[in-house]
Amino acid sequence: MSATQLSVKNHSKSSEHSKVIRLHRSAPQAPTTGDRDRDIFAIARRLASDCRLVAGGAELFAEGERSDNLYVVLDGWLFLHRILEDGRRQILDFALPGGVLGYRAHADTPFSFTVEALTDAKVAVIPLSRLKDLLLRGSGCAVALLDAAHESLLEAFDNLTDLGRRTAREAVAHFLLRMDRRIRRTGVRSDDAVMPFPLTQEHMGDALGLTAVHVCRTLRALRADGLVEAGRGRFKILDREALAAEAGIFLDDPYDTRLAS
Amino acid sequence: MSATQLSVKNHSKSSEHSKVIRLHRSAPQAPTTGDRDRDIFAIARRLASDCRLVAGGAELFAEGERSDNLYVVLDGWLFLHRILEDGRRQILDFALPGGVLGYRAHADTPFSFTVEALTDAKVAVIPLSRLKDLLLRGSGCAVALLDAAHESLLEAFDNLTDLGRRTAREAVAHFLLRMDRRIRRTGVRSDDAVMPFPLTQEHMGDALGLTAVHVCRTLRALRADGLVEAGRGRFKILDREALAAEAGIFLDDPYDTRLAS
DNA sequence: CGCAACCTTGATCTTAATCAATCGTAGTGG
DNA sequence: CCACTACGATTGATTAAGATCAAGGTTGCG
Repeated sequence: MSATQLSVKNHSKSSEHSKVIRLHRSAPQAPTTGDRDRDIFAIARRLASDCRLVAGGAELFAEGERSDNLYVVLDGWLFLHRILEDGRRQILDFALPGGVLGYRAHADTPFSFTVEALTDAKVAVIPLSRLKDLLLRGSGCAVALLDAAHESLLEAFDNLTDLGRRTAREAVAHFLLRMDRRIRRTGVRSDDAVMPFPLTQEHMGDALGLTAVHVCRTLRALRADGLVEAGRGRFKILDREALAAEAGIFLDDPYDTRLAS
Repeated sequence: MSATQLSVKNHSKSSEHSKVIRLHRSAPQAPTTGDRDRDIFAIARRLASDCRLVAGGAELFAEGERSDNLYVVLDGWLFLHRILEDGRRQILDFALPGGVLGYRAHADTPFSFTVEALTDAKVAVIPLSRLKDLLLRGSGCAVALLDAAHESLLEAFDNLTDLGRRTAREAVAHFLLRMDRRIRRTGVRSDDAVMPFPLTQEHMGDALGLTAVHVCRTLRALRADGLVEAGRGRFKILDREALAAEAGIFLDDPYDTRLAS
């Protein structure tokens, strides 16, 4: 009996349809410029066998599954998570366009986490075998993937610090700063307006090791203090300096410059 | 003023001496067999400019520092951590022989965490520039590094789950299983005897987001239930099955086979 | 022998979880 | 167009897991 079947909360609400379409040459557009080989979108375009559309709420792949593929997010938001037997869920990371998902040393190693789409999403499907060929032959591709992997690792380290050693208020503040930065980095700009933010408070809670109820109270407090605007799938940081101070970091600290911009 | 200077607890107790010695050809021995290119020790041997000895308690590098190097652990234990302004410490991961530390996309990006040696340790020093050359030319090296990066990521994900969604008892049980597996994997075997385990309860607490006091109580309980023997730099799992059950995983679950071995 | 780390244990306090409604809003179908 | 439904956000009351504070107790080493 699988862990998922035993789960108490059912986190996969919506219909599980996800389409696979053959790629016509040039299907995924390159959202940003790049040094050809070093650009993850260029690599995806070159190596992809398919392009897959995943409806919001549907799974790209699930813990325990095996597959010969790895994926590059072209569009949309997804999240990585694990669900314990009794239904507790830990969100491990969020994936935005440019994110690389599902790398494994061997194709027969099962995935150790589930990836679910937060919004309708589009991902390039890359056969591991094809990738390994390219890596052995050598190209900037190795560097791009290594960079992506380490970016994920740093994100995980930030998350670890939030979970282990920050209070709910500090963690939520830090989380919002991180998400804000990632959104702006992907170039999904919406200027100085509030930005699309498809997470529910339950998603935030499951990412930060809190309950949705407590996230709600924490956000209310941050809102009351005039630090953020939040609600209904959008949020806006009103006072970045002050929010960073709440998170316990200093934006101008030469030692922690990562969230500065 | 750096974060480290403001820290309340000083975690770097011992003398900070760390020696750099020129490598004579063949200095680091290869602890395990490998497919030349794919073996991280072989790569370290080939690319290392130096071999550095770090005394237990000394730092290999610190958050905020810049360096052109990345490191491969040849011998000993180290740990990655961050310290918040008020002294709270989060341990991000432990590094055993074969571990890769300090990769960054650009040599001018400062380290975002500190690495301190837990025991006297020996690390190969690899210039990032030399590595990038090799990656562009292509070799199994890329695959080995990518695999190492993803292993770290999975370790971080496990840690994340412990911190966010497991109780102290579950987290400690899971942590011990993971460390046990990693120790056995590195081949630092000591047969069926108790194995060397240089972590203090404070290290465990800082890795799991708990206080040392609570780790102590939790270990006492696990000991009382006959699941582990622990103390004084050693520990032994007495009942792997039962400990896994405490951790909320099933060793024979096809979906979670990672700790079975 | 005598620190200095670590580990233990007890008492008390806090943060966040849990339990339990209520409300608002966006769909949905009649 | 409007009741109906469902999911998400809110708010309050209570509980519990783990933190904090405060002593001792061990072990090992100079």
